[in-house]
Amino acid sequence: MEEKYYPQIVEEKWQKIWEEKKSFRAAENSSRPKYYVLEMFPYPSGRIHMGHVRVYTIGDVLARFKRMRGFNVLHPMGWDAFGLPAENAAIERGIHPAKWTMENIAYMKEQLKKMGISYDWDREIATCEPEYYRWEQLIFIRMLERGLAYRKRSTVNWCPSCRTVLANEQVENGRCWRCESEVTKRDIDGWFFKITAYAEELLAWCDRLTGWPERVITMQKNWIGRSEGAEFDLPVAGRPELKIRVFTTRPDTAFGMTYAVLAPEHPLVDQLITRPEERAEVESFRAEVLKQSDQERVAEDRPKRGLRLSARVVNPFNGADIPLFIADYVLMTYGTGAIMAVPGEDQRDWDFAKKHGLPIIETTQRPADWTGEAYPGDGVKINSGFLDGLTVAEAKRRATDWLVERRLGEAKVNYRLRDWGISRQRYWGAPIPVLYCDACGMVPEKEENLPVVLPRDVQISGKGGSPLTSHPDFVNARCPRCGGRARRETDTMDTFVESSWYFLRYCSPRYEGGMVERAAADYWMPVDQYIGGIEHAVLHLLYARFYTKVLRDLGLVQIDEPFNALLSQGMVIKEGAKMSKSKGNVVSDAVIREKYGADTGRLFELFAAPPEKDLDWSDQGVEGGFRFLTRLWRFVCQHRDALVAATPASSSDELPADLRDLRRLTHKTIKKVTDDIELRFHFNTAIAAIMELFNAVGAVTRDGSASEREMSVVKTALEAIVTLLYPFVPHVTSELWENLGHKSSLDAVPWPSYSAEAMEQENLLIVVQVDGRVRGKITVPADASSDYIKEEALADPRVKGFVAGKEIQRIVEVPRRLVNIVLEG
RNA sequence: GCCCGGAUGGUGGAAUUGGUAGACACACGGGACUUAAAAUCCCGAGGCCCCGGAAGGGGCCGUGCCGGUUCGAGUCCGGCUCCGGGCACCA
Repeated sequence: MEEKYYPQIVEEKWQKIWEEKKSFRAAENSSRPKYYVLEMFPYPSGRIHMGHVRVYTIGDVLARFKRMRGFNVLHPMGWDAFGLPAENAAIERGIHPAKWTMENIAYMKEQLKKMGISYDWDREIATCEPEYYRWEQLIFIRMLERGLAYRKRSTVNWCPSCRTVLANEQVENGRCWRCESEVTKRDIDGWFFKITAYAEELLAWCDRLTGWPERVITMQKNWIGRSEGAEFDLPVAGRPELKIRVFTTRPDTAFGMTYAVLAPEHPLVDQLITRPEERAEVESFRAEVLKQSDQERVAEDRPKRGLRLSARVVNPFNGADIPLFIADYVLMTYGTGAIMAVPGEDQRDWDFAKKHGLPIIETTQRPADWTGEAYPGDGVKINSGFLDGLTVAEAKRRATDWLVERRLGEAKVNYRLRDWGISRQRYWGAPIPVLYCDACGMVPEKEENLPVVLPRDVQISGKGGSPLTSHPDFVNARCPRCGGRARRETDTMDTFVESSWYFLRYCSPRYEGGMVERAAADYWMPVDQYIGGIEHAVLHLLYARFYTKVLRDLGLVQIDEPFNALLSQGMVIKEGAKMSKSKGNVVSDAVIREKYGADTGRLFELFAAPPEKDLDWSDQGVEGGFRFLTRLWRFVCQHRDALVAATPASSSDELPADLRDLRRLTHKTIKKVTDDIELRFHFNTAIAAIMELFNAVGAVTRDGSASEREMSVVKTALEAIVTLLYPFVPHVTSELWENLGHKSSLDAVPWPSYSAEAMEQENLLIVVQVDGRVRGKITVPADASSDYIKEEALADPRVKGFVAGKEIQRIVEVPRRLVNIVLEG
């Protein structure tokens, strides 16, 4: 054993051993319980840096820990390989997206191996392979058959920079989630997945995902945005054939309706125009509203603009004839695109009514101290006909019943969630397997013709539009139904479709009979622990949940939800900003490995903060981690012969106090580290506890002349340290373990257990408080009686000083911890 | 505006169920080793104040702010401030 710790030599050695032995291969035939741990797979964008490494390290700790705990662990890795950056690279550097992607994958795979992440590489997948996306195409066809995939013309979010459609989920503050360009609107034909059909189930299951962070659940719930209310018709005055359907969450306020509003783009607007000059007014107003981006339309404190139409409507509740407007604050994309306006109880309506001089009727009794304008709260109904005197909740029910009885409307639930637009006008994605036949119209590709392979020989110019449209061999095809001329769909699928099921493919990555081999999926799924960044709280996680439910309904899997537990890890921060290539503050993994080794890099990231918190990069912190590993190395090196020769201590009998203490601390540390990893993912405190134990070992052996008896206790402690550290720093611990004379490698060693006997305290330290302030500490035998402890506490000289001359009111005792002497007054 | 987090030494963080606040580390200071430096090892340390020649001993304050509950509050309750994140004309 080298005197000096050369991490690079050690790491290379063990990585080679793991690879040759295929130490991390997972198989379904095991008597052990399964554990599926998964980190969100990366987009192969180039190279990983220390900011990326964190999530893989966290997953690796769990994978290695669970293996030692006797689980059959599945810990796979793959590549989210389709996507825009590959195309952009192609445009910028003239390299084919496939080549660029594959080279990045090869490089990043090497990086992950060098960080010692224990993946079963036999299960590696890349989503750009036809063997992968063919199943996605098959499912697309199944979804098409069930109406879960459909085509429609719609106003979509368009990123002018990426030149493609974006799903609602991919628009952040009016900007593209990937390139941050301002998103505009466009009318376009495209493919949608009917995620709204699962809105209710997705929402209901939120409360059953107990292993998920609260904030992610909240974000998903908000995104689904369920609201309960009623829908009903407002007849147009004097036009019995025309009715305007409105949605409201407050049917109880209907008597306060003093006008109604349509979204400017509402299809009924044209029919409501009666005067010739009105058409021009409407068109100019509409044009003005629609030319604004959503960003502008939702700008803060924006005045609500509207145009009064000549048509009027009737409030069915009281027969009132009220004015009708089109206004920008009513959106076509929510509810029915039309509202009843109740300025008394809705602030937006209040603002609009004030501006247009419309009457305001209060229908809810305001609290005496109410100083606001519109009152949205609870109270007794007033000015509301048959609803008067009811509470808001009662009045909602009564008003809805009233509508239903007269066949004017119904109870209705609305969602903010929109269907998922999956069409992308890009090349580097999975082709959508449909054709357009001159005779038959839209026809899905025959299943036996799948996959529809993305052609490689394309010209990527960057001039806009998908290069597929100018690839005749791809576009021109035969109709699968009639054999006539047909044109292939040139849109590709959103890459979030691939990431919606990759975790299933890992269960049977080479299976050729379908998307997943049923038995394998039944065995491994759901993922027991999923780990990834908070940025996917809505997008990927919602899509994956939806897709899993679709696959369940198609009979492919049995599970309802894909991820049992979710850990949202924090970002790696350097110089006040997220570590990223674009910010120019990345720390290279290669530099860290050269200088300190992969183990040190891992140790630092695990020790500096708990996983869910942001982590501040600190070069000195890394240095500290390296020092710790070096100290450990040197210790084993110096005491190696004595340690190998020693017999581990099996009992505390006949040990002097300091060795009993060390043995006790050893077992307590095992317990703490086990609990910290298993129950809380608090790797930082687990590592801190191990450091404490090592410091205690150092204290026992400080004088350098350890006796045989000392060595046996030290050996137990040290072997515990090495074993407990293995999930965090697997290379150096494997090497130390071998040097401690063990034949079997550490990754096959069971996790250490702790014994109650060893943890038993013979003495207890009891804190003595007087009136809640610490005034003394006493050491008593563990089995000391309550009376004895109180007696001792009162005998403490310092305590005596505080108690002297005062009357003791009572003494509070917390067993094994403290006594509090409460004085009078 | 609404919803969810968070605020603890010079720094990252610890305190798991209301029971010794500051574990573990970083940075810092002192010492040992060295011709010297690096490395290593040892020691110290929340702030203010008091007693003592010194070693040491003691008091008060202290977990963003104000108040409350409790024998006892970083932890629970009420009211704020600031920071971070999410959603936002959603009817």
